[in-house]
Amino acid sequence: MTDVTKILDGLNEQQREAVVAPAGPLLITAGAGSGKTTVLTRRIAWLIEASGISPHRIIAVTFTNKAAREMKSRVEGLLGRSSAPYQIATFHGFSNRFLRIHHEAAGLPRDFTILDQDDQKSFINRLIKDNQLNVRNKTPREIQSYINSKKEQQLRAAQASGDSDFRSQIMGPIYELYERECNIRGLVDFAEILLRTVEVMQRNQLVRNEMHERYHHILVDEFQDTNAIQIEWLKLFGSHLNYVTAVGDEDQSIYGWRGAVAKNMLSFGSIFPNTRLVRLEKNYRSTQTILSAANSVISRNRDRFEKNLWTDREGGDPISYYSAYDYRDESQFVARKIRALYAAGMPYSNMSILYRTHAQSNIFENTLSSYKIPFRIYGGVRFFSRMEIKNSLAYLRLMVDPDNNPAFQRIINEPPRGIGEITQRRVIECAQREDVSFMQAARMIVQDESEQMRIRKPLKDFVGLIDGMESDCSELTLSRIIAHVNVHSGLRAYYLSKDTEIDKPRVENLDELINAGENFIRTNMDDTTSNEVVSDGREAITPFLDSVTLDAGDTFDEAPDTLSLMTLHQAKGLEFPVVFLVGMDEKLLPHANSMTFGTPSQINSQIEEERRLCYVGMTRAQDQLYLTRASFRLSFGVLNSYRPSRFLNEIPIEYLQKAIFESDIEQSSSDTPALTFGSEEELENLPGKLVRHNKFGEGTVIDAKAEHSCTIIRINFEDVGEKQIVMEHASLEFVGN
DNA sequence: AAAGGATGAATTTTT
DNA sequence: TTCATCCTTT
Repeated sequence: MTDVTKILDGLNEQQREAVVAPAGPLLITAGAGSGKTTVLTRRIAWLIEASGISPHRIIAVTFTNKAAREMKSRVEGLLGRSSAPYQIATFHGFSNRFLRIHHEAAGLPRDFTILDQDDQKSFINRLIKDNQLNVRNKTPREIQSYINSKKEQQLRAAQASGDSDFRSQIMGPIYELYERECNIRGLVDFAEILLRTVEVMQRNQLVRNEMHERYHHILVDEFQDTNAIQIEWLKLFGSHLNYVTAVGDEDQSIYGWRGAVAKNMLSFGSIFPNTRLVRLEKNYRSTQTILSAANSVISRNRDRFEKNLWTDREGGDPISYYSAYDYRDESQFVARKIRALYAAGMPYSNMSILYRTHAQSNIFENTLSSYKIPFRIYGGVRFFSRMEIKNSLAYLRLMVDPDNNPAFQRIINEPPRGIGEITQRRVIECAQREDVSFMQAARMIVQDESEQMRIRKPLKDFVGLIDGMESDCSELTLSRIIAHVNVHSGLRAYYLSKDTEIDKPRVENLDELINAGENFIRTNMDDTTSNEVVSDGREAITPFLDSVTLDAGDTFDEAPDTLSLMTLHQAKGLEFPVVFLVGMDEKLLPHANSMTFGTPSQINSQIEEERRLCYVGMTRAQDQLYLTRASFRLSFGVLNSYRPSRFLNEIPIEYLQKAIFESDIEQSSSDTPALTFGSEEELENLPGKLVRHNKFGEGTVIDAKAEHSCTIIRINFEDVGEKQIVMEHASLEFVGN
């Protein structure tokens, strides 16, 4: 045994109490920056090293893969890499492994396919089209979220369609069909992974006993984000001994829209009797100024525990506030500040730009590149959700699971091989008639002499292609298989031949996928499972596809010194010396959707969630926090006006300082379009003029004024009435006086 | 059957 | 604005 006291080094009293608490239910409320991951990882180390718990009796569950990776590497830092067999995984990752092992008990084929969000949506779309369902005005998206939310409440289609609410009237039958089709095809969506796991644990005593014997200690990160099914999951895996540790902060609960129940923090004690409660209230991250401002904002929420988060980092720089004229102005302010900070010695990697929605990243992308600032956007269109990658993966899928219909449909004519709509219809009809998979139907049509050659020939080639790839790959490693598939599927040549700006990176991405495959093998070499995985690459395909759908995977391309851009949701758990929280406007933060749908009390709790989002953003900052907003923003190509976020008013004025540009020299060199109406003379001439706008039609100018480098013009349109427009951004045509 | 143009719709957050 | 789908032409 190593020196156990090392595990407690540098911890404060509460942290220590949490780490060494005896086995039994333990709830840790951990304010922002209070060292929650430290406590969790040290507790794992403590259980193993001091309490002598066998590592393989421990499960730690997180929500994101990022958090799981982080925790894993920190535990390894404490214990060394050798003592591997503790499980640190996401709810979904762990449950997926569980289902693969117990697929028979779960009633699933061994090679069941995980549908990610996109797959699920297009599958629903297909069902609607193929069966000509009447969906009224429901979008696939609504149907999708209906199904998922029912599953998260452990409601199967049969139970849900008994519900009398009007949503179930319309969508219940679709849920039923969806459920049936998924079962036939061995398709499992994200919600299903958890629901299926819970059902197996509830019904199968053998499996339950096995799990209870195997796993004793469960630790849960971000407990405030648990939803109903995850609580059930926790009960099933943890309540035999009640050795459950949960860490959370209800002020950082930002997944209510996904069914998270922050109140689970309150009910923990009633689920697991005799819970010990430890509060971590010392913040190690931010200055007093930042912390006080954030506390002041979050204290407006009614639905929370009062808490006393403190720091010994007294004082600190005031929070800078910049109210920009428009979105360009805002992005330029941020870019300049970043450039100035960098020039003063602050590495880019110490700074980040946080925003509410992905859509906001665009402007910053453009401005930052024109300022030559290296940056990296988290999320956005993720690598594995790119079309070409999904296509290549579909070939892989078809090799191990030829009956996979979504994969079949995805690539049947990708690249184009003369199998158009008509041929595909024949396949689908045949599959439905004979009750077989699309691939089997294709084989039948190939054999069918009464069928037209025009239809049989291309199908024959396709079937031969897949069969050929399967046998070609028997001796190859995973990455070689991917390379082989990219070439022989014709995808690579196809994108290469198109030779357009959009398709050029697709070839690179396909090649990058080979590396991703190699990477996957390497990082999973150390894992318990993987020796046989390396020798036959085909065995690695399913685990690889799983990891690809379950893990968004933005781990690669670690550039040395880059600025980070991400949404507030993605920022949770991270910290940066300098944070730019942009888009501090009503309709953005709080987001418009949070205030427009639902009953007044729903709206209130939605706004509270937005406030928590704001709180999360502010508390990411260690030393400096910048808040920016803009009066005019472009959406849909139309300029809308915005008012300052209400959350700004909730920050005591003494913590704020108005920020200004260091220099405005470059302002004039920016690429303003041809129309520039800066001079007073021109402004005076504008009123009364007739103009035509490409969206609003014709109208008369009421007045015009110059502000910053732009011109605001008020126009009375014949069709839509009065509008304010920034002349430089709109395409206005002058048609007379 | 495929490609290219026209028309219409949509933007919150994620495992 | 951009993306997807539909409809036309080849």
